[in-house]
Amino acid sequence: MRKLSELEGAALGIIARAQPVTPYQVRKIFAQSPNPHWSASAGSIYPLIKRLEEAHFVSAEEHATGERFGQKYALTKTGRKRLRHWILGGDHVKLVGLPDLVRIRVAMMLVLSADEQRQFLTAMEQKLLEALAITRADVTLKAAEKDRDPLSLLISRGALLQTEARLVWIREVQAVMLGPRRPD
Amino acid sequence: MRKLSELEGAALGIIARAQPVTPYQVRKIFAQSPNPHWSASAGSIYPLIKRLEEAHFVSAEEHATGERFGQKYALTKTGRKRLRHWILGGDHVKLVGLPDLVRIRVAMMLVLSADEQRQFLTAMEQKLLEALAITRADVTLKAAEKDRDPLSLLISRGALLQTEARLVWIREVQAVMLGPRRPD
DNA sequence: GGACACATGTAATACGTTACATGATTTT
DNA sequence: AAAATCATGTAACGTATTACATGTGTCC
Repeated sequence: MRKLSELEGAALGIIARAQPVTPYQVRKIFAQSPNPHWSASAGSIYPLIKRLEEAHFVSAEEHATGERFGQKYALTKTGRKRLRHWILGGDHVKLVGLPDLVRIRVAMMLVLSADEQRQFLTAMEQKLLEALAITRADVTLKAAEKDRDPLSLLISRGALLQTEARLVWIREVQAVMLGPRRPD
Repeated sequence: MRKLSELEGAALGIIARAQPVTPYQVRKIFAQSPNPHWSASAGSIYPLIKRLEEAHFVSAEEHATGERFGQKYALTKTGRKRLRHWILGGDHVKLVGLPDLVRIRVAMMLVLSADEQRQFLTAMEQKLLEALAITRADVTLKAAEKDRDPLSLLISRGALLQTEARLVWIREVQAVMLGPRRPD
């Protein structure tokens, strides 16, 4: 296998933490993550895990629940090695540059009418507020069990700090673009 | 054309601002953007613009410089409409959730040895500092011409706020994961 | 006039998405 | 028993990436 894609690396990391897992569980973990940016559909996960298995990064183990049979996958040693290499060996310049779908739309906001601009910015502020609430809840949840899992708390904290920054920013945009003073 | 991809929308936005432009110029603008997250290679841009043209979102105009002939593209009315719709009509939940390639790697940091963890976090902090410097320079640059183009300044400000937040966070991670006090 | 960047593509490849299909388990 | 959800896939499709190919303008 040439090079792990972002989704493959993420999946491998999930398997590493939750092993042994079924593909379906991996899918669930993707879906349940706060702010999911992958669809993590069946069409992506099952072939992906099959690829990982063919590359001997994960190994399957039969598991049966009643009549159903399925595979539970666990990380192999080479898989672990490969995961370490994936984390450390990425192009660091690409890692720090992140695509903000909101920002890119704000950047081309001038094609919108004044009303549309206001509408868009308000909607974005609203969604960021919702995301903020979700992330805050997640942080307090993770904080409760931080002794067992300090890293999960940190990850949630990261999402929180970013969402806060984006909210501050979108309001800055509102202030400048919609006029500094706007009495309703 | 079914639905604009993220790259297509971005390209259309660039064309909207800089029209009339050649595909090569679009490519340059992508590449020169601070923190580029798309390769914006020839293999993506040329077919992309051809698609946009076939969908009548952009129209070509012959332009000649010496012996060379090429196309300069400009937004059509339907293209402008489509761009507006693309900005406003995206799935707002997906827009606010952004994939942070650093955070996802930090999340699976436990497969690393203590030394590797330190190495990785230090490298990330370093790269974020570099990104911060670049973004700061960009902000001051855009601030100088903010009267002509207030939006560009805001976009740079957005990148700055995010980078700052990520830097604060990575240091939080360092403090927790590498021990609260670490005398060298 | 040779080297190098400019400018425009094409080909092979791979990956993720949506949509579809199917059987098992649980719920009502 | 019907309906809904769980769980595991497959097929078609589109799009971005890397690598390659080719000719033009400019620099020394």
